Amino acid sequence: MSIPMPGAQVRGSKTGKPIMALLDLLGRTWALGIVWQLSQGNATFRELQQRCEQISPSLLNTRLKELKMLALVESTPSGYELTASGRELFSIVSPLGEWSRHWADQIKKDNV
Amino acid sequence: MSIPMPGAQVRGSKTGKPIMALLDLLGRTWALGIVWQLSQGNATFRELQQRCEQISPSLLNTRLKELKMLALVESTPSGYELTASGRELFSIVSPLGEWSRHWADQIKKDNV
DNA sequence: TAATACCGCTACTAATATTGTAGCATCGCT
DNA sequence: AGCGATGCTACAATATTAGTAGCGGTATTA
Repeated sequence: MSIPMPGAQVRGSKTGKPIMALLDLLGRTWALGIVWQLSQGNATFRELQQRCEQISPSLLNTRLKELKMLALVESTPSGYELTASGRELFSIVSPLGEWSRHWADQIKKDNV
Repeated sequence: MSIPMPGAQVRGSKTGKPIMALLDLLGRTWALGIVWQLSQGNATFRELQQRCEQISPSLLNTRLKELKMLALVESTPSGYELTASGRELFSIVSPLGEWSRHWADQIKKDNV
């Protein structure tokens, strides 16, 4: 799958708008999950694999390549870590953690 | 694909944590895109298809079913619209629009 | 120096998801 | 009755993800 570079055509959008590239990227399995896990601390490849509940190494590596290319993650001698941009992205989406719990309660109520 | 109900096992996670269900949902093609488009105003099925740049009707329908089941979207006589929860979700992710433009600039600079 | 134990990562197949096209059933209008 | 639009389904082709095995490298220990 090609990397959703802002400015280029991406899956589902020909406009080249950055938001569409971002939505394409985040709409790939485990992309946000990886960012989420790395926000909890740097990790080596195998550590990250475990935190992501045994994601397959082929997919993990594919996603890491994309995230590195898009400057959200970088690999250092001590493992993978979020870049400044990656941390910004996380800070935007992090409220989802708490919101998702309210949302879950709401759905439970609805189904009673 | 089964619907990522909070509390149940979802793709990539057995813990049942709401955030994992949410990340599974948002990690499906077009899920966030549909929410994004509906935030710009209600739309009928075919209007929505057009706004999403010709997403296939089968996928659109699949996603809409999931989003309805998870109480983020509802269908009304005048078309599809976000629920209160759907609007909350959008309000959390909406800063991504502006952030993605800065991010795109950053990537451009890096590649010079 | 050889055995052991990790590491990052690749290769490959099977399973699953998405795309793309055609078209059905239903509705309101003339 | 005939037309055009709608929501949506069916199905085959294609693309993505999951799952498993294991290679080549480095550090550690015996």
